[in-house]
Amino acid sequence: MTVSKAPNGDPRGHVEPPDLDEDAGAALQLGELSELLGYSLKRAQLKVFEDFLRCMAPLQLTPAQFSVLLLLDNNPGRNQTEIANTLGILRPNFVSLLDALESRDLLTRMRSPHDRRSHVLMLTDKGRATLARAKKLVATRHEARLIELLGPANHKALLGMMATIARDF
Amino acid sequence: MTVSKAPNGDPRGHVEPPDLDEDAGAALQLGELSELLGYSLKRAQLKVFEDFLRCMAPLQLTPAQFSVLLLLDNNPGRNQTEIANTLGILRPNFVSLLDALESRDLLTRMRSPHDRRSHVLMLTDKGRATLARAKKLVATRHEARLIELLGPANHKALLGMMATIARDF
DNA sequence: TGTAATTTGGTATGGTTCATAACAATTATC
DNA sequence: GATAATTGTTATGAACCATACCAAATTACA
Repeated sequence: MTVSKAPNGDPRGHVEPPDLDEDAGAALQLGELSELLGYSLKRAQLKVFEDFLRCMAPLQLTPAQFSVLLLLDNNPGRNQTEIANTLGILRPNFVSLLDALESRDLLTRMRSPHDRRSHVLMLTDKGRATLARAKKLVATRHEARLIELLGPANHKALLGMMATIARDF
Repeated sequence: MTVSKAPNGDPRGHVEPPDLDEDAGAALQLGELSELLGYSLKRAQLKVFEDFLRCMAPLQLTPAQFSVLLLLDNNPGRNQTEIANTLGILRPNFVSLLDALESRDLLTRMRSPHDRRSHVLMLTDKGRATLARAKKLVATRHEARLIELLGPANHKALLGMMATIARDF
């Protein structure tokens, strides 16, 4: 049971707005919000993705697209379900993502001879070239700035903690 | 210029799928993806929000709704624009968010007597009571588990780094 | 003072992401 | 060989995000 700030009863009738705007232009108090990890986490994540998109603008790759290319390069010959699953993407939503990359000739879907239901995914030469350029952009412009901001040790510790949360929480 | 893995030319004709599925059921290699902060950040953030929703299920509050209640409690008498701005929510999208909370009688919009364009936002008694319960749930079930997982020192360091990225990156 | 510019809450709208159900083709199970 | 499960896919709707625009109110300023 919480008690109203109103000094006297005032049982659900006319209520006065508080404080005749004494602190009109003051910055708001985040309060406990700054101790809420989820909140800071989300805001930080948005900033990081924003910067990623900026750095990747010349190649026009979103974080999700980049992650697909990278994962394919490290795991050639996998099918859509396997790639989508390890990225946490639902199969139906993965289709249009692949369509976009395939229409740009960055990868190909190929029917597997062993299981004619599944599509084996492979990077094209153009896909590999684009991925190489993308990796350089990420390393030199994006990740480098993060490391500079946090310091190498903190950056590494941060990576570890994120992995821990993603895996064990 | 990247060179195809194919040993001989094969100038864009029929291409063989690789490896007759030798590593069929093996776990995929994340590769450089695990060094990409944005990737781990996003996956961790999703996990954290997921758990937040679970813990908050009895009160039916989303992270965004909780942040609004908390911010209002710490900054009574502010208008919609101010609250929305500090939360990074666009004014148009803030309207329906407030509608939902107001229809549950957790807060009220009140025309300001000083500027009759703006709505002064205030928690209702029910809003304050709900917020108090919500804070307890977050602290005891949600945040406590995170602290346990990471350790108090790491948890604190993590909060600091997230704030740094959100502010300075 | 009166008119233009700005601000506030709101509507409408479209884009992107995310989640579920269903389906045909193919493969696995028994 | 009938049934069940899997793969890629379509369709669809919810949730979230962004932009343009509007009326009412306030502010700026000529």
